Amino acid sequence: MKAVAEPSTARGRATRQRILQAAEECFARHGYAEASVAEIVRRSSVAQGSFYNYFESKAAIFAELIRSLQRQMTDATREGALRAAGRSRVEAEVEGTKAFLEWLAEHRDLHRLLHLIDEADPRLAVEFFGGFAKGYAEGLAEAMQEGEVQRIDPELLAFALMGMNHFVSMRWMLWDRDGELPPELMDDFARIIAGALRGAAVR
Amino acid sequence: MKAVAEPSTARGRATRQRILQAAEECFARHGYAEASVAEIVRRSSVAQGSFYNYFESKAAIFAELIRSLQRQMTDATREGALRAAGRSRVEAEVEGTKAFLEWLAEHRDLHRLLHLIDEADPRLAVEFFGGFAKGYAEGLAEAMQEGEVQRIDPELLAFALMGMNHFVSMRWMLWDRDGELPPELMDDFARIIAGALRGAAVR
Amino acid sequence: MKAVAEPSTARGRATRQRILQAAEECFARHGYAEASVAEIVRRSSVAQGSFYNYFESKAAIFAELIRSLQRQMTDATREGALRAAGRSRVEAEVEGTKAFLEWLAEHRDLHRLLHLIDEADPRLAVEFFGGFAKGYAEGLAEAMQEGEVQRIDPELLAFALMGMNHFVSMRWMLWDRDGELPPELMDDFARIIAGALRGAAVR
Amino acid sequence: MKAVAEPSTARGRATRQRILQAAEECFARHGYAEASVAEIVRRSSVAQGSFYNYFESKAAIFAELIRSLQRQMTDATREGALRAAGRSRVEAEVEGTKAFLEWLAEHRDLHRLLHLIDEADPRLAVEFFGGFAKGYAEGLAEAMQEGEVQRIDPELLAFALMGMNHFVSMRWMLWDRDGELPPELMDDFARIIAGALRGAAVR
DNA sequence: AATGAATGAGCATTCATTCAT
DNA sequence: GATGAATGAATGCTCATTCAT
Repeated sequence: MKAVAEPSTARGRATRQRILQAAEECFARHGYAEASVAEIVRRSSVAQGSFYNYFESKAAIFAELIRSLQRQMTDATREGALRAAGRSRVEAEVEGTKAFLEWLAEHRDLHRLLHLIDEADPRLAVEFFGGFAKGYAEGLAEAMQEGEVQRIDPELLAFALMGMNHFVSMRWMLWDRDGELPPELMDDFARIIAGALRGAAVR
Repeated sequence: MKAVAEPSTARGRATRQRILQAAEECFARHGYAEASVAEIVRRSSVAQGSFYNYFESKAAIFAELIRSLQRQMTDATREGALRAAGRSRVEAEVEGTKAFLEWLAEHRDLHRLLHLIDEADPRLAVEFFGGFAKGYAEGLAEAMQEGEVQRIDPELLAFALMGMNHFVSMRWMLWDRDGELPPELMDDFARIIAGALRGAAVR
Repeated sequence: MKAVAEPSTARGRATRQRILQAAEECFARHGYAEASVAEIVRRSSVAQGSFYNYFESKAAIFAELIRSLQRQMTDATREGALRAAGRSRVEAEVEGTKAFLEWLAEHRDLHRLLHLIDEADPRLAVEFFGGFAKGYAEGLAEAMQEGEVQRIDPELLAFALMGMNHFVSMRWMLWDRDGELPPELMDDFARIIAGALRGAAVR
Repeated sequence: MKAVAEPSTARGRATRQRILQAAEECFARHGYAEASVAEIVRRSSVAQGSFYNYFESKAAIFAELIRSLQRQMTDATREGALRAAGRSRVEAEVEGTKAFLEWLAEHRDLHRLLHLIDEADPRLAVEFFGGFAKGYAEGLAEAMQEGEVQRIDPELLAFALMGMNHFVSMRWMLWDRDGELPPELMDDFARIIAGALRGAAVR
């Protein structure tokens, strides 16, 4: 009943992109529930019906946006980690985080989207954060083998690190206007991350 | 923009409580947007109009729920920290976290509410997490003075720790059915927290 | 989620009636698909939302209309048959049909509704015609016992008679303006019915 | 209001047929309102726009289907009646009905279409049933002249017989899965028809 | 002959909130 | 204090049809 085929002409692809772009902006501005398909189509100068030629539903376009976000985030983080090639795993991890935060700073709309996932659909949150954590945990497990990171449950560590990132970026990059993590804080943050990776006895 | 007077009779207070209770359940079950005043009203066996005798709006009752949540969370954490009286600040911090997670496990509805704040109203998130972090950071600042915790920006550390808690509890206490953090993970988590508190050089 | 409670005040009952009345007119005028809830509420001078305080959906109000129609049709037919009390079953059957057609003539809107059932929902058609036929067939079965009606499958006979009524009333009461079956035709129709009831050998 | 030219090439004719075939299936499956041009087009592997190269509108293709249905039904009935050549008019009538029902059983999709006419457009119903009745009534009028059928209004008799067919086939051929009228019922039905044709006094 | 992108009016339904009693 | 009827703006979505190639 739905169909929604891939656009086969250049014009179609362009329209699809326009809608996608407009949706990103609308969601970022208003949140998921408050954003309306009506506004998305207005911003993309497309008829209401055209939206549904390309996307099954409001939820579907949001999910697509999120999946693309996931890809980009993963790539940015990975590339960042490569900057520390040859150095320690901890350094690589910290570089990855830095790169990730830099990427976020340059993609404020996408950053906001990140905080709407749960609102849009809790299952999407599971897919997104769960999926991201999986890749993250694998890397950490390797590092544990090599003895550079404390030997604990890798998934736990992954979620802990993700939570830190999430809250720190929320506080300094979303709540604050300029959208960047102050450089001096970045150093402090690096020490926190390093501490969490190495671990410490509780006494 | 109606009066919404404090209830003056016992009956009034009881009604108010019933509504509050029903609202907590509804929000927990359906999320903020999906929860409807109509269902809250049905669950509390009260007429549609009565709701607005006690609360200004759906947003208002949610905010009230959240403020009470904040109080309870703070108390639970503080009490937990007291269990480590006489021991180190790090130990106190870990005990506080444990107590907090135990409290969460016993109040699943409230735990869910915690994840709806952003959905309901981003400004409420600022108030809630920002407020919580403030108290948290003060305690950490003291600990830094005493040299038990690495000397970095206390608010940053507060947010990092809050984020860890948030994500770890989300993963193991919300996504998983039983709603408890497996005990063996708790020990690992304690090492992560301790590491973050003490900090480590990046190399 | 739906609720739709019985109205408890006189005002509520009145409103419900107004909507029901307006719906009958709208469906009669435009058919099921073409009739819009918007017009129904306009005609009943009620807000769009109020409709859904009383009826679950467009389909639901139509079904309710039909069920009431079924009751009224059955009653009218039965009362007609009683006019022939003391006379033969065949005469009673014919009188019932006459009464039924008279009733139809006086309730043109309901007559039109009768022809929308299938359009609205095929399952409703099964419920309606099937239900009606059941009662009909029971009466015929009795008459067969008494030897006044040919001994064949009663349900078959019921459907055949219903079909005759349906098409004859469609042709002369719906398609023609005045909405009445010309009296001279009624006599002919009576002979057809009598013939069908008594049956005849095929040669 | 487009041109809709007759297809001039073999390819064009083939496309037109494919669409017609797909439409029949769609209407049969979903009814008139629920069937969508989009699905018809999908089923016939044709572009959305091509549909309108061959048919003016959804209503137009349905009407065309119905007109062809009328032709086929008339032919089937007529051929059936010829099987009783030499026998009585009543026998011919019964044979015609049998043949008609057999034809219906073999064309279930078309049978369903028959019940959608009113849904699609009441005026089409007048054209279809009215037209069919006309031819039917002519035959009956002849039979009345010959004294084999009771002398009453031929059109009335035609509609009565059509109604019987309609409801009987609906009950046993549409509502029931297998789509055939049980043979034992056919004999009963023949007696009903014969009775209606011969007529009986009402007493 | 065929394509598929684009259109936009139209629809049923939801829901927080207000009002009159 | 409590009721429940009434409101109406807003929303996501459908679908027959047209247009430009």
